[in-house]
Amino acid sequence: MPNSRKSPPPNAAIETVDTGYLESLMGYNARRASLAIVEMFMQRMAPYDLRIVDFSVLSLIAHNPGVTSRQLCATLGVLPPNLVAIVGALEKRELIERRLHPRDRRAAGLYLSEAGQALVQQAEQTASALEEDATARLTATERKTLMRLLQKIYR
Amino acid sequence: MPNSRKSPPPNAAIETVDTGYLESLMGYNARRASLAIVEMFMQRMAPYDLRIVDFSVLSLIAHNPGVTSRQLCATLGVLPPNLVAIVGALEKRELIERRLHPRDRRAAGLYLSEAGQALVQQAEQTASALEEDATARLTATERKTLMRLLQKIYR
DNA sequence: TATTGTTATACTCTATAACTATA
DNA sequence: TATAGTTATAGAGTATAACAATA
Repeated sequence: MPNSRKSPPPNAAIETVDTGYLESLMGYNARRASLAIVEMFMQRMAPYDLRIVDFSVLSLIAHNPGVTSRQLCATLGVLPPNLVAIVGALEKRELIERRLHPRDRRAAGLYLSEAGQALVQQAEQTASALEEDATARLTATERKTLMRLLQKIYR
Repeated sequence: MPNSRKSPPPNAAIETVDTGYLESLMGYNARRASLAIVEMFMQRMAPYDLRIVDFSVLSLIAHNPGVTSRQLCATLGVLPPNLVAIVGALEKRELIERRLHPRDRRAAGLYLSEAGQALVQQAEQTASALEEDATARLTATERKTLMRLLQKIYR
């Protein structure tokens, strides 16, 4: 703690801000790393006019055709009232469509349109390419280790 | 991809949502881990009536007495208009005080009051205790490794 | 009685433009 | 001319309450 150790006189100016303590906290580092990747992600998805939540919804529908809104909410941690506009906008763009649910007439099964499938294929390819760029300073082994340790945190 | 491999018939129901693809993305894992820790952090700081940004500001002032608002903005990635209310509220709670800056009469040096110092000491102790709980499933070595790899991502 | 999807709404967070006092 | 701090304001993200249709 360079700045506090010296016990500076009153009204002294700080030249460079000491962030040592915050950097010792896992939460600070996880948040900074997450924000860095999220920022890259948003930039690369902008050409497709997709936010992260839009990408997540489309990708989940691609891998789970017939999934319901409620299931998407539970999976992504989005509250039902907030998913309405998200799904609605994707439907208006004709990237997804609602079909009758086989067992529950309250719910709708969500499916990708052909345009939606084409877009998801491109977007997932972009996301996978981003993986390598975001972890460019990591070796392949380090990348695997980081994934494993992150999952140990939240699972 | 269990659900899509089987090429389900139209209008089939999804029992469990396959999140395998999203979980293969570093951004998804970093965000999930970050949110998990942030959630714990918010809960433990609630008794002190501190949000994460409040804790960060107080801790930075503690370790950098005389730091300016502008320096806090640059360090934390908060835009100047948004820091005004944050600093203003901490000042109103008499946790911090502004003093004349020695070299720039536009700026103010920020300092902790005695109450602020007492609160930061408690809050940092809580934060450090949280570190161990948040990474309870990691060994000491894994924790160090995770910190190092996260910093490699954003630095 | 509980759940799915929805509307309306409020609150927080983040972002931009423009101003003042000083450098 | 540029910078520190500020005000006002707009937009995005996130939250709760309440409702209709169906389970």
